[in-house]
This record gives sequence, C-alpha cells and structure tokens, in this order.
Amino acid sequence: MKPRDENKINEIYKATLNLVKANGLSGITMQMVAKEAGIATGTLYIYFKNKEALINALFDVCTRSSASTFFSNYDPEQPFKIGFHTIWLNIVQRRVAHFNESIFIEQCFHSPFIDEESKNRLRKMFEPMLQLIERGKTERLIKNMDTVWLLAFMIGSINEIAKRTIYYNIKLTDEILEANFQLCWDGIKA
Amino acid sequence: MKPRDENKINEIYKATLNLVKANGLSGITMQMVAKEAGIATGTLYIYFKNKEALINALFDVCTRSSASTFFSNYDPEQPFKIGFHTIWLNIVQRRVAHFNESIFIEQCFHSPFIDEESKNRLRKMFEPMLQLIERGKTERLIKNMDTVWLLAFMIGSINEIAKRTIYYNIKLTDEILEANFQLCWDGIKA
DNA sequence: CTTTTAACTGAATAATTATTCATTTAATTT
DNA sequence: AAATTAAATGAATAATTATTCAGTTAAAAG
Repeated sequence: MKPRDENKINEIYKATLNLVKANGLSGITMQMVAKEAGIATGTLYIYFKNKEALINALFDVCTRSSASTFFSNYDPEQPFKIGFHTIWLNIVQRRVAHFNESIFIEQCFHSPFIDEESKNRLRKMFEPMLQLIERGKTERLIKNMDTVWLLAFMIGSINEIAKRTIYYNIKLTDEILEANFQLCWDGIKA
Repeated sequence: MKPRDENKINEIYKATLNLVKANGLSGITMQMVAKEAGIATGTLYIYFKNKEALINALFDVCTRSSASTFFSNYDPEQPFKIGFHTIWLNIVQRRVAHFNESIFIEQCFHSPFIDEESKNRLRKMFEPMLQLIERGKTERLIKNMDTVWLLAFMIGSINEIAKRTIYYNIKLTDEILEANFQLCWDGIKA
C-alpha cells in the first residue's frame, strides 16, 4: 500500500493560513486551499472529512503550538520580572513570526466553525500566565487589579504591536522590543 | 410612487452587524441578512447592488461614525492629559457599546471585500490622535517613542478591554475604567 | 516482478448561496 | 378614486463552492 505523505497535512495548513491572511476566513474555498497546497481537491478530503474539520484541526494545531512557545524558556523559579519579560517576548515574537496564525485564530473566534469548547481550550492555555500575574500581585510588584484587566492590557498591546509590525513592514529590533516592553511594564508595575 | 423606507437601510446594517458578530463575515448569507432585517431577499438588492456593495457601504458607515465619536468632546485647547483621557474613554465606550461594529471592522480588515483605499481611509481617521501624541512628546509628558508604538499600545489595550468586557459580560464601572486608564497612562507617561 | 492496497486526481455532482424577475402592494399624483 | 410608479415579495434561476467518485498512480508486500 501507498503510505500517506504526512508532510502534506502541513502543506494544507500552511496554504490555509496564507489564504486566510490574504482573504479572510470568508474568502477561502477548498479549491483554493488545494491549489495553494499543490494537491487535488479530492486529496484534501482524504486528510480532512470536510471544511469544518480542516478549520477545527488547524485551529487546534495553531492554539497548541503557539501556546507552547509562549512558555518556552519560562522558569517559574526566576524572579517575577524575568519571567514576565520572557513570556511577553515569546508572545510578541510568535505573533510576528506566525502572523498568519494570529489572524486565523482571531477570525476563528467569530466564526461558526469553532465551538465554545475549543474557544475555552484556548483561554485555558494562558493559565500559567494567570498564575504569574497572581504571583506578581502577591509580591506587590504589579498593580492590585483584577487579573482579567492586567492580561487584557498585556495581550491587547502585544496584538497591536504584531499587526503594525507586519502592516508597516517594520523590522523589530531589540531596541524597539525593549521600548515596547517598557511601556507594558510601566503600565502594570505597582 | 412609493418612496423608499430609508430606515430599512439601518435595519439591514444592524442585521448584518449582529450576524457578523455571531457568525463572522464567512458565516453570513444574503438570505440570513434579509431574514434578520425582516425583509425579503429581493428587497436587499433594491438598497444594495450586491453583497460586496453592502459590506463596503457598512464598512464606510461604521468607520465614519465610530471615528466621529472618538473625538467628540475633545478640545485641543485643553491640557494634554485631559484630551488624551477624553479620547481614550470615547474609544473604549464606543468599542463596548458598538461591539458588533468593532468585530465587523476587524474582520473586514482581512477580507476580499474591502480595498486598500478604504483601509487607508480608516487609518487616516486617527489623524487627530497622532497629532495629540506628537504634542504630548513635545511637552515631554509622554515617552519619546515612535508614535506608531504609542498608538499601538493604546489601541491594542482598548480593543482587548472591549473584548473581555463583552465576552465575560462585565459591567464597566467608572472605577474599572479609571483603573484601566491608569494602566495606559502609566505606560506612556515620560 | 506481480499483486495488492491505499493515495491521488480532477471532472462530475450535490449543496449552498447570490441574484433576478414576474407579480403584488402601497404610496403619491392627478 | 383611478392611474401611476416604485417598493416589496419570495420562488425561480444562476453562480459558486463543497464534496464525491470512477479511474489512475505508486509504494509496499509477497
């Protein structure tokens, strides 16, 4: 028997992300995805039951892989600010390096394809971040505000940094990154 | 002759915004829009040439009306911080009160319906804000950073405040608003 | 090297959705 | 109050897009 070319799944994912970035979730068809991935439309259906399954699987892959990079190199033993900085930087860099993915996740959040459960799974992935913020409050290093706002503040500004970096085609130097981190830090610090 | 019911256009707009919030731009059909607006599908085509025209017209209306509220009560003669606070509050409140609209604009930004020119028009609407930021830098009240980042910081965090307010069904009290403003202000201040 | 089996193809079909149009309704004019 | 005209309707049609499937190809097993 002929085995599946498992790499093909990645090609399909890549194609979908590229097309969604360019045309939105509303602007893609299975034919476009197949063509962009360099395969026949029928082949798509060997790997995915239907369009909804493709979108859901990709959403799952995107959230898992991005969440895992968010906390790479993060050591909870380190001082609070070091940990916060590590995660902040990880998220910014992931959002910029995988901008397609960021837009895809954003669009999926308001789409009929993704169910509440998957959305909640995504929210859960920020768990370690929530704990870090609680710790920062306990250590009196950051403002004593409801965590939801501290997180919104951090994530919101990061999202917008990524968008502008890509839209205006800016090269993110260490200097720019540090200056942006400073904005966030000065905001949350006690 | 029978005159057009000009209010119908607003019904169509409202219906579209509600449906896009619930299902995304990819999840709406002209039949759904008509039904939600309480009219026949054919009637939609009396008011809009086609789907693309509807989306474009709505995008235009949304950007214009939201931009105008952003700068209401804003008096450039007032001290910098007052002006900044006014605009900050205007944007947050608009985003929350017209959450549909915010999601629609966000989704349109990555869709084949909206052309580059319309996107640029939207960017231009923040012009008064850019000027205010320049002024803040001149007066040495805020950090001397490229305006693109200061604006990203402000807008990004506002967007996320609005999303969480709606998703978690939070009542935005003056206290919460002020605490969130403080986060932003502490971030940008010199 | 033949057989087997599953991947792969892309045109054909099914399903969905945009758009039209013959007909009906209701405001205005005369 | 009859005539006129454009709005409104919604089923019918056109266009698009998802999905299938009969036929083809290529890897693995024997």
